[in-house]
Amino acid sequence: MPLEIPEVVINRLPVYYRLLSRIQGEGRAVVSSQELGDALAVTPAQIRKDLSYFGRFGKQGRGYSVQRLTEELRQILGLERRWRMVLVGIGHLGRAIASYHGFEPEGFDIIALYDADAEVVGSTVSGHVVRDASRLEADLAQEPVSIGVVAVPAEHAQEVIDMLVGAGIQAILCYAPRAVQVPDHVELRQVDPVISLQSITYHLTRTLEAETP
Amino acid sequence: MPLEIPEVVINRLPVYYRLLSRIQGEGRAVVSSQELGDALAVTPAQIRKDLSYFGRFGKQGRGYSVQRLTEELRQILGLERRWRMVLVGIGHLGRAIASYHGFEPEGFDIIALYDADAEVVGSTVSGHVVRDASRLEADLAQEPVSIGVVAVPAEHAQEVIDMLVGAGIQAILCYAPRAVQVPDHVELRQVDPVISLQSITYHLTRTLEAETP
DNA sequence: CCTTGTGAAATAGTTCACAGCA
DNA sequence: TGCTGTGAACTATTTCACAAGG
Repeated sequence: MPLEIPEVVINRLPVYYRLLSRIQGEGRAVVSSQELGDALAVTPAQIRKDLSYFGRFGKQGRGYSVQRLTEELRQILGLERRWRMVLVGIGHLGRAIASYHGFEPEGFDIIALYDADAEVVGSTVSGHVVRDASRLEADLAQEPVSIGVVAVPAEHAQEVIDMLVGAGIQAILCYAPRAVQVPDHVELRQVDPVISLQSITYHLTRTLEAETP
Repeated sequence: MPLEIPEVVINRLPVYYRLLSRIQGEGRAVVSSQELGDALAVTPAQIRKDLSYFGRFGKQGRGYSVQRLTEELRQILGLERRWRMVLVGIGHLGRAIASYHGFEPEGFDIIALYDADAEVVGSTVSGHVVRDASRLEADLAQEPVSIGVVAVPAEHAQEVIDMLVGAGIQAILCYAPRAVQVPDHVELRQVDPVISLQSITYHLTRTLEAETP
């Protein structure tokens, strides 16, 4: 396995994994890169090349064992264990995240909720008593957590992230709609539907223009 | 302006726009590509090159007028008008989306909610009476809407998308955690925090291994 | 015959480095 | 002097195309 695997490849692996999980649920035993590519609108060559960074999982003339490939991807992505997360910011968005049922079946557990607002601290949300954000550093020293989920307003996102980083967090999933900075050793992903919409409208604007000359 | 602007460039423009809006709110008049790059962790050359696809907005020796560049990006991205969206799927996730306050200030209006569940249809959510999903095609024929937001369970996402596409929708923002297919002329963006987490864990797994040899 | 795995070729995207202008 | 805009150089990523295996 080469040491430097392109980031763009790594970002596609979860997509493959998702699809394979579904195919496995449908009871299929074998799948070809062609079929995977058709379902994902990517070329079969890309899928084969991506997988080849990690090993030789297919059988010539047959394709890939769905079970085998799903397991390999679980292994590669580190999904054989559960991951603990803390959620900071228990407003509208934070509550929605806390009650989202998509994390747990995939191995991601929100183990504690934090907020800075005294009105919210102490209340119970999705079965957790909301803790004071000032306790973050002490709590994480006590029992480390890998991933911080940030759902505070944009204007507080950077300070909360600095706090999480100071407390030793290794990765951050940030829902706040703004650019934030983290040190190199911290993984950052942003979830921002408005950014997605704004690249959509770029295209829609031009489609509209083309139709109305 | 060249005809073929790389998709990757277009996807960065909303990020620049976000940052510039903030800088403008702070009252700054001028900003350099160096400063923008520092705030976004990209090279100044990349920002200059990206912008150069669309025009020459800067002043040598000075930088960019924040006001001018913000306006140019609004124009380029099609953000000078408001965009109408319909939301399909009024479960937990759909309700959170319906009540999310981040769309409206950026010019995105959810104008109608749809669900297939008779229990939900007719109820009022975030000020809208939920309509029956079977009315989608007729409603969109009556008053066209550009963007469909899909928040139904994974197993229904493809059929809902097919329905929206059949009704003439031009773009889809899909929150359902699965791969879906749309025709070439429809813009698709997926919002999927679990996919983001699964590329995070790839890296965390390796960081952990490196620390524990 | 079918489909993988993979070097090599082709494309795409990023960064450099500097002329040119305020 | 300081910073943009941009060809050219470089680097990354994708696709091709085919040998090899079942």
